[in-house]
Amino acid sequence: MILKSLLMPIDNAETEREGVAHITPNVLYSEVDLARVGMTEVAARAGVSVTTVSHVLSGRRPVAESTRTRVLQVIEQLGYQPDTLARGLRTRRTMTVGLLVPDLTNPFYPMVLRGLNDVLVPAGYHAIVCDTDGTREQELAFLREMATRRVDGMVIAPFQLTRKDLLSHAKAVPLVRLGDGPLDADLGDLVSSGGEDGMAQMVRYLLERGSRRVAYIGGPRHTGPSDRREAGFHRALAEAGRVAGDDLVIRGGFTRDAGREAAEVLLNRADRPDAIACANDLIAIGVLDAARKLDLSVPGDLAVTGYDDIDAASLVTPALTTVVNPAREVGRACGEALLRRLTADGAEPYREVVIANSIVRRDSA
Amino acid sequence: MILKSLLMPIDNAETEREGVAHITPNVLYSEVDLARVGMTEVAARAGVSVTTVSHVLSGRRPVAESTRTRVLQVIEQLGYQPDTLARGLRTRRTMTVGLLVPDLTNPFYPMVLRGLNDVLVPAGYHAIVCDTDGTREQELAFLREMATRRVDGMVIAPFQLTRKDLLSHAKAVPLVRLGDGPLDADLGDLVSSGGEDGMAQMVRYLLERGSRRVAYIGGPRHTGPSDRREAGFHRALAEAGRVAGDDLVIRGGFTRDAGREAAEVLLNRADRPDAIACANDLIAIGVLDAARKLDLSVPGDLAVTGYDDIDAASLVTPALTTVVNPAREVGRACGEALLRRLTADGAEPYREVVIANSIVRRDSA
DNA sequence: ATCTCCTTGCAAGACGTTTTGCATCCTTAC
DNA sequence: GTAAGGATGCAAAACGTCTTGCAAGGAGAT
Repeated sequence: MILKSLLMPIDNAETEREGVAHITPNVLYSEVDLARVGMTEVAARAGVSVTTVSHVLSGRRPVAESTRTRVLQVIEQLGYQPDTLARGLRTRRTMTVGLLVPDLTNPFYPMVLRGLNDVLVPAGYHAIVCDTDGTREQELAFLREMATRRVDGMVIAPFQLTRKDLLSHAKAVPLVRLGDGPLDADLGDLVSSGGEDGMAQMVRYLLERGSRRVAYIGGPRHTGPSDRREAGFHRALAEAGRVAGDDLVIRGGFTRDAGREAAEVLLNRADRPDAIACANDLIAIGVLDAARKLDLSVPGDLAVTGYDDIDAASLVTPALTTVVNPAREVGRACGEALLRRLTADGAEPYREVVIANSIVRRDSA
Repeated sequence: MILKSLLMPIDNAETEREGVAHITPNVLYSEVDLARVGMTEVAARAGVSVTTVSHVLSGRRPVAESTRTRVLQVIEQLGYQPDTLARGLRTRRTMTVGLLVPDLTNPFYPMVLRGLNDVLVPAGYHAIVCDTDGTREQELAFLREMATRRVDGMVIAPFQLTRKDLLSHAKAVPLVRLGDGPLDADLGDLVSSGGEDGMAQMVRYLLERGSRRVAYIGGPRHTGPSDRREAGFHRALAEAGRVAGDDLVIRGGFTRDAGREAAEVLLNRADRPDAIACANDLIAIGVLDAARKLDLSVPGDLAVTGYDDIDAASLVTPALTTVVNPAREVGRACGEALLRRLTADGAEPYREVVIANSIVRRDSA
């Protein structure tokens, strides 16, 4: 269902009503009209130079109290608002950051944006958010666009991007990578919720619970959090003295549909698994779809687990046992990491932030 | 569950690992280093003036083919990218729009953003998105911030904003209002999915189905789509020769929790309703929570309907009968309306775009 | 061959800020 | 009474682009 509107042709049934061409304005155009008055105007009215106005605003040099209040008064009266553009041109700071995510439709990412805004907005920064559909072309296009816009920094959840793609950008502006990507100091800080550990923990839980054949459905190799979550799966198995054959690992997409398809393959085999650990909740929901279709009881015949704990995880039947990926907190950590570099004087050391995750046991396992 | 991380104090359990302070770069610093070369540099290398370079780029004046290719070659070689800031300062266009939404956590809005990007990004525009939590302070702060950033236009889903708040902004930049707000030509175009009709249709369906006492749970008055959806409720009832007493209408918030609380009030009364139409899906899911708690069967004892058809609507049990609010299509319409004004020469007529909606019948009614 | 007009290119002035070097005036200390 | 220094304020130069007025050259028309 997630991808419904992506795949279906959207019919353009619209009604349009045209109204009056020009409405006579029923407010007086006053001097307080927005955004058309500059510092020169303020300076003139206050009887000072633009320099002084600037200093009143920035506080970089002392201004006599009397002139100060006079200037502020004029500013208030005129509704003057400094032009961020012009300021940015001069100061080389746009107070804007870019956020690159693969799929805003995955509820995890809007929550990350919230967290990011929690810390960035109070500091005066705002985010341009770009949805890349997880395609390399769009990821690259977005990176280029952000460069021409001279953003002060970026938070990215890269899917297809290679180390080489990112390197030049990482040199130009502070970069924070979101998710369980590879550790790489050249590519900026990393904020994750410890996907390898989280998945390992989940698989350990499945084994303790008595599952004998545990399968794994992940995303494509080298995309986003894929590799590290899969590593966690293998690690937990290895610790228990087992090995998952290739037939028990399927890599598709991070969507509900992909999950259903992968599950159908696994479950139609003679020696079907009795547990499936999924790389995210959407996939797990797809697995639930498949199980229902095949009349398998969950968790009786098959245990299913997800990852992220999006809202939907608690809404499906049976409710999903999953790994809590505290999206908002992750977003905040990204904001803090970025802010640290943006406000730092010198070079900051590379840092990796791991947000603690935990398992939430519900009905599916 | 939606509001979980909003309400709960988030514990800051983080692990941090510090790495090497400075990693020796393992790429050569080449001239293709990003974003540090300007038009002057390009002009010098190509042996022409900056004017010519600018003309090559903008095409506003013809440039000899030979110089043209030479300039382009140098641009390519240097990896030159025009500075959007400087350009914007001169041209008065930032190629940036603002998107104001009350709650990005409501899956409806991320989808709108997608639709918006569908049409805006190809045209070179990017969106700054701001989540206001539905509070007036944040809405106003955001409006002011966008003004200082000199965005070229805004798409807003206002909750608490009054006509007066918006007026000055509407005069400064093209505004598109999203949702079922009041018709008001001074406040910019309006894109809605016909909330009044949609709700009326739904209530009509409930009546045909045999419901005798239909109640309504909405959001607070004069916020977002509240009023028009509620109007639809009353209209459908009136058409059927009935009237809903005040005791059958409750106005709370647009959240799951608010829905549950309102439903508990309604359902604990002696003459409880046999159907509840809700102003959005989140509220309806809350009603389902309450019904379960009171051991009422849905739709046997109580029919429940939502509005928006967010993903979760089809995931809950029983699956929600709801009004499809085609978010992405709405987003696109917003983008188109905005683009129309942004690219128009003169004044465009006021327009209202109504996206067709429809009912999707599932299990809850 | 002369005149006109089109093509092509350049120089310089915006756009609205911040920043820096100087000038002035008033204290304060001697 | 004078020198030193702090407190204030101003003018002008940036930041990187687009735009406008003007000039030089070449082609076509008479």
